[in-house]
Amino acid sequence: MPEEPTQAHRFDLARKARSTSLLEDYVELIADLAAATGEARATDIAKRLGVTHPTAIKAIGRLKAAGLATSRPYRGVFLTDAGLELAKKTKARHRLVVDVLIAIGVPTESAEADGEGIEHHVSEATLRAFARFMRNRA
Amino acid sequence: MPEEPTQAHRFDLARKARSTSLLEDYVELIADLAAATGEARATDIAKRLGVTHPTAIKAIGRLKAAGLATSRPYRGVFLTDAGLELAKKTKARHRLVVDVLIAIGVPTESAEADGEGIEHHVSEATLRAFARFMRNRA
DNA sequence: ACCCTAATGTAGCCCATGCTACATTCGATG
DNA sequence: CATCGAATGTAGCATGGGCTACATTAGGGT
Ligand SMILES: [Mn+2]
Ligand SMILES: [Mn+2]
Ligand SMILES: [Mn+2]
Ligand SMILES: [Mn+2]
Repeated sequence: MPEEPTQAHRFDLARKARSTSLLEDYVELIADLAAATGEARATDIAKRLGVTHPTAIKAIGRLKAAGLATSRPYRGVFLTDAGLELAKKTKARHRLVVDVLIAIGVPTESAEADGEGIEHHVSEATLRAFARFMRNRA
Repeated sequence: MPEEPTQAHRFDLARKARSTSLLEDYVELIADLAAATGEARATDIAKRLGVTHPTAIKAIGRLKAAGLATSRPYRGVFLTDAGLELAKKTKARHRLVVDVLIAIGVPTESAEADGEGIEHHVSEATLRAFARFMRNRA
């Protein structure tokens, strides 16, 4: 499958990105909580995301199925190596996306809010261009 | 409900944007097909989106339920005034988003591909900043 | 030690968004 | 004008991602 620049192909990429965006947000958040408070509890994850705890627990189940996290009954959630890797990438991308938006002139809160969704649709190539843009500006 | 800049609120906005992105893509595409070929047929919509026709037909049903389109058995799909309005807004936003990406230095095909997902997360405030950015550049 | 509260887990529901398989209808062409 | 292929529609299934309601467990304070 070489890259086929058809509209259908682009929509397909957008659909894939949409389906992974939740997992990305979860691992990023879990890494943040682990770094800040030492552990990531389901309730805190749910609170931060603004969802109920069963929703968070179900999503954590999907994380585990995807090999991104582990957890045992009544204990916190822990990222696997793959999960940590993804969290690191996702966090760096998040930062760069928000920084670019702000550099362009987007109000801070809009940049933070929109960036939360935009980040998941930023490909490697686009990310490289963003980095270049930030480097080459006055 | 004034805007509350909590992380939960931002995630909520991102979830809402994700849930409307499909409808936006459909109305935009239907408007394109109507303009280009005079009518928007379910099969052509499905082909362009890269989904099967039952998927497209079901989505068209949701468009109708949302008051964005009309259709009668074995005839094409037509946008309502609300649908046309949304299509216009969406198309303009799509263009501006891709243009900004390209202006920043993102390769054309990446801008087109990523823009297909990014556009749905660009708020009014961010869009205004994008317009300003394009206006004020060398 | 006990008990109460908060955290966790489970069950069961809903809707969106995808699919395959099959049924129906339209319309172009012989 | 009969037929056949393409378009349309329907049925039924799966998964993701949200919810409420209820059950269970862990652990800190008395
Ligand atoms: Mn996000
Ligand atoms: Mn993020
Ligand atoms: Mn799109
Ligand atoms: Mn678009």
